[in-house]
Amino acid sequence: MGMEFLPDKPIYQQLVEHIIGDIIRDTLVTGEKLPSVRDYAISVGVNANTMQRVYKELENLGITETRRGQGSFVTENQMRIQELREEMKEQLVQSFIQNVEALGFTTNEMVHYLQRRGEQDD
Amino acid sequence: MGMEFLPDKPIYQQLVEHIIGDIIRDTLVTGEKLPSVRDYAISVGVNANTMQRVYKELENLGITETRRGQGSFVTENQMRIQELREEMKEQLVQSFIQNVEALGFTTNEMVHYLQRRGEQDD
DNA sequence: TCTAGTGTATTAGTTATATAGTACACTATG
DNA sequence: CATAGTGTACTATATAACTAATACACTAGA
Repeated sequence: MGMEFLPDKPIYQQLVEHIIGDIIRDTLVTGEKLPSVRDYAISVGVNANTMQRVYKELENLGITETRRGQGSFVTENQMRIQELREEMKEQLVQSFIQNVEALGFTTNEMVHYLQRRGEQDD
Repeated sequence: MGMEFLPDKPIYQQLVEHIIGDIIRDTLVTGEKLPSVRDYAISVGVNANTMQRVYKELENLGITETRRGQGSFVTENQMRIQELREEMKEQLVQSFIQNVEALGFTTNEMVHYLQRRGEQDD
């Protein structure tokens, strides 16, 4: 019960990303029912409205479908999931490159650094 | 006159990063005097207080030195600049990896993607 | 038809960011 | 010593982002 959040990003956004991560990792699968807004809110330790916003975002992204009175479910549309996966990847890389350039680094330098880090972890 | 800012990050922070970038790129060199708070604020199109905050951050980071009544100058301490460069790099990579993992990607996948992007740009 | 479980809407409060205006303090220079 | 140029401090305001609390609406099933 409870989850750690970084102070530099909205909680709801971190939750959205975490759930998308679960879908990408297949921890949450197609058609699966998500916990109710209130249950999930409690288990994570946030306000129910915050969680509601998370579910709304997920629905706007087209990766969940909500049936009033029933709950939210991961979409059956596998294509949309793959699409979103690529969108998120592109967006992540783009904002990374933006930061890299603002700070005067080159993408090449960062790639090398990332590779060295990767070797250590695996 | 005027500068573009992204909506997802505080203006003062973007300015700090931009100036650090100028130092890393050697667009701003050791010992060089920065414009006055007021002048710089006008040229960029922000309020003077916002720019003051930027200068304060830079001084806290130890890469500028402020002499009251004279102005702010890039530190003569080359070592500190190199140090900061590595700090920023590490921090950038760390937060990137955090996002990558939250979204269910692997560092390896992202490195490959970054490399393909790099080839296109150069 | 009642009730428990679900999503939804509305309103309010807190905090961070940015802006604005004004006054003060230090330094160099004529 | 007067003045212009510089950084600094303080108070106030506006706005947006985020979180919180509460009330409402729909669905399924006993």
